[in-house]
Amino acid sequence: MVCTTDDLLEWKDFPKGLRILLLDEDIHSAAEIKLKLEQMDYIVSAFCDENEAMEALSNKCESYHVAIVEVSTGNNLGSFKFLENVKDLPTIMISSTHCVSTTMKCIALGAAEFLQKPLSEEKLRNIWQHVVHKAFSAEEHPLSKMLNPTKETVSPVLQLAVEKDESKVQTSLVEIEDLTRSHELHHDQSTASDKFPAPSTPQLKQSGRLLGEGECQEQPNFPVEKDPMDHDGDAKSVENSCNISIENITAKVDSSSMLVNDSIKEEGSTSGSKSANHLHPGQKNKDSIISSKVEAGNPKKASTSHQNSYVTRASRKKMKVDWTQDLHKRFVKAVEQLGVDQAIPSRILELMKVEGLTRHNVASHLQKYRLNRRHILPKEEDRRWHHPKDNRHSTPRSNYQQHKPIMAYPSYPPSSHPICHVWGHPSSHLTPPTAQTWGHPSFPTWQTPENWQWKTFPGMHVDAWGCPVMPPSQNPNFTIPQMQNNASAGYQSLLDTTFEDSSRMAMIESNQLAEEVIDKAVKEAVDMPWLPLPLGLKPPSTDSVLFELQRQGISIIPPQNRNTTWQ
DNA sequence: ACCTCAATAT
DNA sequence: CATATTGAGG
Repeated sequence: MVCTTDDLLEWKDFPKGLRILLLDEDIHSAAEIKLKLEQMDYIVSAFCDENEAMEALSNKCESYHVAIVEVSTGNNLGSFKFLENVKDLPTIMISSTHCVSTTMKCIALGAAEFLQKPLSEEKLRNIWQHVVHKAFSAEEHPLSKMLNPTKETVSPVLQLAVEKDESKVQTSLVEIEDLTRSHELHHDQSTASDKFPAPSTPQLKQSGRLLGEGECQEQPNFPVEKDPMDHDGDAKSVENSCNISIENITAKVDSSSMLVNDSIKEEGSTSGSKSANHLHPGQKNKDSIISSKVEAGNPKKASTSHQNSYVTRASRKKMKVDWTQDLHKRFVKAVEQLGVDQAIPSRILELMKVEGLTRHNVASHLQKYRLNRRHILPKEEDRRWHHPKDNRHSTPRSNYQQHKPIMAYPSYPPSSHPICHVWGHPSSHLTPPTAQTWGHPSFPTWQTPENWQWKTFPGMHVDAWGCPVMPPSQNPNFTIPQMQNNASAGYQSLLDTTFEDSSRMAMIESNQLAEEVIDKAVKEAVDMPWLPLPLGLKPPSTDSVLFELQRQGISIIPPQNRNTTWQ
C-alpha cells in the first residue's frame, strides 16, 4: 500500500500533491497529460520508457501514489509487464484505442481503471480516488473487498445519520452527494470518504466465502485461498506479499460496518474516547455511535481530528472474525513457530500476517486455543501417568504427577519446522497426502464438530487444538519400539536418578513420544530442580526432540525411525 | 503496553 | 451452547 489511510487523514488539501508516475511512450502525449495533471496540482513524473519508469519505482518505491500507464497497440507487453510489477500502486491504464479484451486484461492484471484517450480533465481529476480506494481496501479493511465497495465505503458517512437500516442508505446517499460538492470548496478529510466510492474498480476476487455459517456440507473446506502457493510456507510472496486478507477472514457486519477502524487502536483511543466508552458501559455497543461524546470529552483531540472523527468513530462497529480453517491454520502455524509457550498475541499476529486482524482477535483465539489444550492434554496425561498400579513406587516427583496439570506448557525449544498439522502443513514432507488433510470430504470445515473434537492419538504431534496430526483413519495405536532401544535408551541414562523404575515406562502404552515426554520432563526436572515440574506436558514435536537429543550429544538416530514413526 | 482471565454478547 | 468480544486486573 502506497498510501495509508492515516496518511490520507493527515493530508491537508488531499488530492493536491499527489505524486503520479506517468508512463507513455509517446512523448507528446506524455507531455500533454502531464501538463493537465499538473494543472490540477498533481505532481507528475513522466516516463517514455517503461524500464526507466520501473527503475524510478524501485528507487523510491513509496514516492508515487498512483501510476498512469499508456498501453499502446505496439507495446502491450511492456505495459503489462509494468502493470504486473507495480501492483502496489493503483495503476490506471490508458489507451487511445478501445479494446475490450485489452481492457479486461489490464483490469485482470490489477489495473485500477482503464481510461480511453483523450483524457479529459474530468477523467484525470478523479484519479486520486484510486489512491483512497487502495488505501482503504488494502490497509485497514481487507475485509471490505468482499463487500460492495460503494456501500461499505459510504458507510462511515452514513453512520452519522443511520443506524443499521438499509433503507435509510438511500436517503443518506443524497447527503453524500452534498458532501461531495462541498468538498470541492475545501478539501478536507471528508473528501477521502465521500468520494471514495467513486472508483469503479472491478473486484476480481472471485472467492470470498459465500457460505454463511450454515451447514454447507458440500466442500466447505475447500481451500478458499486460491493461493496454491501457500503451501510453500512463506518465502514466495510475490509482489503480493504473503499476507492474506479478505478471503480468509469473514466479518459479519451490518451495512454500517467498519471503516478505518484501526484509527481506533493507537492514537484514536487515547484516554478520551476510551474513558468516554467506559463511562457509559450501558450503551457501549448496540448501535449507538459515540462520536459526539468522545469529542466532547476530549476537546483537544476533537479539534485536531474532527474531520476524521466520523471516519474514526464510525468504525466503532465490531466485526466478527470468523476463524476459518485457513485462518486457524495460520494461527497454529504461528503459534508453533513461536513455541507454544512463548506464543503471545502480538507475535502471533505478526506471524500470521493477516491484515485486518487485531491483537484482540488473536488473543481471544489464543485463549480458546489454550483452553482446549489444557482441557485435552491433562486427560492425556492422566491416561498416561495415572497408572494406579505404580502408586506404591511413586517418588515424590511422581506424586507430583497426580496433581492436575493446570499450567500448560512444556518448555521445549520452538521447532522451526512444525511437523504436521491436521489441516496440513504443506511444506512439510512429512505431511500426509493432501487427500487426508483438508479438502477431503472426511475432513470438513474445521468448525464442524468432527474437527473440533480434541481427539488425540498416542504419538501424534498435537496440532491445533490438540488434535492429532493424522487423520483418524490411520491406526491410532501404532507403537514405535525402536526408539526406545536406541536413542531413548541412551538418553534415558541421564534420567536414571528419577525414574528408577523403568519398568513403569515400559508399561506405559509404549509409544515413542510418551517416552520422550517423560524424558523431557524428567530432564528438566533434573536440570532445573529449583523449578516446579513442567506440567501439562504434551508430546513434543520431533524436531524439538531431535534438537534436545542433539543438544545432549546424542545424534545417533536411525533415520528409519523417523520414517516409521511418522508414516 | 500488553497479556490473561473472566464476563458478556451473539 | 459454542464461540467471539469486551472489560478488568496483573
